[in-house]
Amino acid sequence: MTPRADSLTVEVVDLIGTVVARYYEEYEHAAAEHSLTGAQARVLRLLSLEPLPMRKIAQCLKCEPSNVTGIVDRLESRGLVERRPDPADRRVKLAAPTDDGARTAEALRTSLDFAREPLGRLTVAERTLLKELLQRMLGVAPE
Amino acid sequence: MTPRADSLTVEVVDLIGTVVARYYEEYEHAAAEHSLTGAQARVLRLLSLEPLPMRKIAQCLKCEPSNVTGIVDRLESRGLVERRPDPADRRVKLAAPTDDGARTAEALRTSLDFAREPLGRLTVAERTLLKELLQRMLGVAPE
DNA sequence: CTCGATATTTCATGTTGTCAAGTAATTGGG
DNA sequence: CCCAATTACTTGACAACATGAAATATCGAG
Repeated sequence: MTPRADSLTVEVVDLIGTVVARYYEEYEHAAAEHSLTGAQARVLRLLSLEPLPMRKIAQCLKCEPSNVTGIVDRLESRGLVERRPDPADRRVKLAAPTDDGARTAEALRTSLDFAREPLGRLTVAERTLLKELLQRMLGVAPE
Repeated sequence: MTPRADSLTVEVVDLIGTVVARYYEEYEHAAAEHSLTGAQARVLRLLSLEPLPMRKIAQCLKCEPSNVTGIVDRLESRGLVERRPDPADRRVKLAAPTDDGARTAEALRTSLDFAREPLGRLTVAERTLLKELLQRMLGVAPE
């Protein structure tokens, strides 16, 4: 039986809602500083980890592939991303960051200070505790 | 000196990112079940707590007032919200949920189980701890 | 080779968001 | 009282994001 609407759970949910709102806001702000929208920043970040086919990007973003076409179009027209053929399957186009895109992704990552500022209020022990609690909450294997 | 990119902080940030993604996804899903968009659900929820002038809604959503006009238009055309004059200031329009809107808001609140399910993995003691850590992180007075 | 499935794009459409301009009502200084 | 500045809201133009349906090209199995 999952916890009902007890006041403790409601309070925690509310706090998580606040965290979510603040995270989103700061993410959009950081993206805007590099003249990117949130969606563009998320795709660029994804591709900076590894070039991906369009279809895979859509899966990561949980949206329709046709939507990704437009986002990558805009990133490509700004020279941050390029489409490459997939040698193994000519239907597939791999989106990969250009050098400029990789630099932008790195700058974006660095400027995501939203995380450091609020976490700075916690001691190392507290951060460790928070990490463990979030892992358990998300059902992630601690190791 | 706020913590730098030490691996602990990076891990916690990553976990928070996961929480944010899951929260958003489930919020949109719950809204969609009531044929609402996320933005419409957020406004309806706000108004279910208290009728608000358009300007105030924009402040809560951190967007331009002109944007709120459209969102409230759509909610109004579906009979979930109505605009009332403010007796104290004839420039102001108060947006308030209709009976139908209030019922929808309540149903929406109930179906937001995203919070209960993951929190169910934590004991009461852990939830209390998580609450306190989030409060400290957000700089919220614990009481 | 042919047929069904897959990857991507294009198009139509709707929602969300911004900004600039316009209307209506309030407020405060002279 | 009166006028000017301010405030609240709406409108219109435009861009990004999102979906769904249809078109194109390629793949893979039989």
